[in-house]
Amino acid sequence: MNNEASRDKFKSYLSTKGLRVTNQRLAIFEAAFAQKEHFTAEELLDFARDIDDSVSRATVYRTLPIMIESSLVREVDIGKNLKYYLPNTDNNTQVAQIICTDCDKIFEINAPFMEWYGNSVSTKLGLTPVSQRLQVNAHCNSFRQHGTCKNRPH
Amino acid sequence: MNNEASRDKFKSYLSTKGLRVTNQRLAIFEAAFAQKEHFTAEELLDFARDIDDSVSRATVYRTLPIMIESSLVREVDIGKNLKYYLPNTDNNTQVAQIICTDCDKIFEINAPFMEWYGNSVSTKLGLTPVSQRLQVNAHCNSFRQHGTCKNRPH
DNA sequence: TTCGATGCAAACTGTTTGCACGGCT
DNA sequence: AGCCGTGCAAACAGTTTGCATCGAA
Repeated sequence: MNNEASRDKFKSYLSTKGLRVTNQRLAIFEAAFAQKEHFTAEELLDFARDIDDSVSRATVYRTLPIMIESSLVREVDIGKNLKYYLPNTDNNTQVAQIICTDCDKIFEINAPFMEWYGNSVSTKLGLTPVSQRLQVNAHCNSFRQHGTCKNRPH
Repeated sequence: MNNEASRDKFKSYLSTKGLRVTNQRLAIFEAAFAQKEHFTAEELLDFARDIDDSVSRATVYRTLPIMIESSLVREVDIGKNLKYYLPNTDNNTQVAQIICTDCDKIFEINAPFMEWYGNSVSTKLGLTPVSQRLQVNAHCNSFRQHGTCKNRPH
């Protein structure tokens, strides 16, 4: 799904929910979808303000749940009291995150094999799986060998 | 490993690190190991104060990392801006968490095959896995059928 | 015109820290 | 005696919220 399709999806999601299509919401959307890497709420505020400097922090925090609810953005919690976000270009929910503990970079890779696992484990407990995530904390090999991480800090 | 063995391990860990065995630290340890379910830092403070009412919030927060570092307690982050803790009676680090989104209860189950996932996924990226967690968000069947969750809220 | 959306700043939650006092070793 | 550990309260970070105003439909 490209950006224009995503933008349309966002607008129609807003309309369907009786929410208004405002410049601020659009600026936040554009800012999010211009990102190639994970970003924080605060970073999103900065990016959005580059597009429309009237965007406030509150609106960013009020818009993020809308974009998450509409599956346009995914939320990634790596256990750091700080949430990361990522535009959800494909609609994939079976994703594993590998976090480099040296540079904090988050890699994502498809993990379709995860699905059967979640199902088998949940049904044992009388639960219906909704989503699942595999998170791996790992050391960067280049860091251990050369004392530096080839990936820039987040 | 039973509680006495764990207590010994805690005491010797403190000694080895040149840390002091104080009443407050012991009270916090006892409080943690009396729990059968996951608990929060705030709950641990209450429990510890029942044992020694001189325990302060600061000491709880300063003791938790020690217990985690010594593998006596595991930290569980379910993406709720709130961390849960659990006495680590067996020494198992390959655990999957299944979180009921209706009642917030956390189930844990062994997932020994997780290790393979983490390895296969990390090596593709030139990383060496350190730790990993699999988290499944699921709906409680009884909630969906009867409008109530048989498990009490956390 | 109407009522949802916004910006601002204050409130809030969980956690961390500076400081002077207290108590292990 | 020395110095680590402690309680207290203030600080802190990220996020949420109340309120008066703004603006999309």
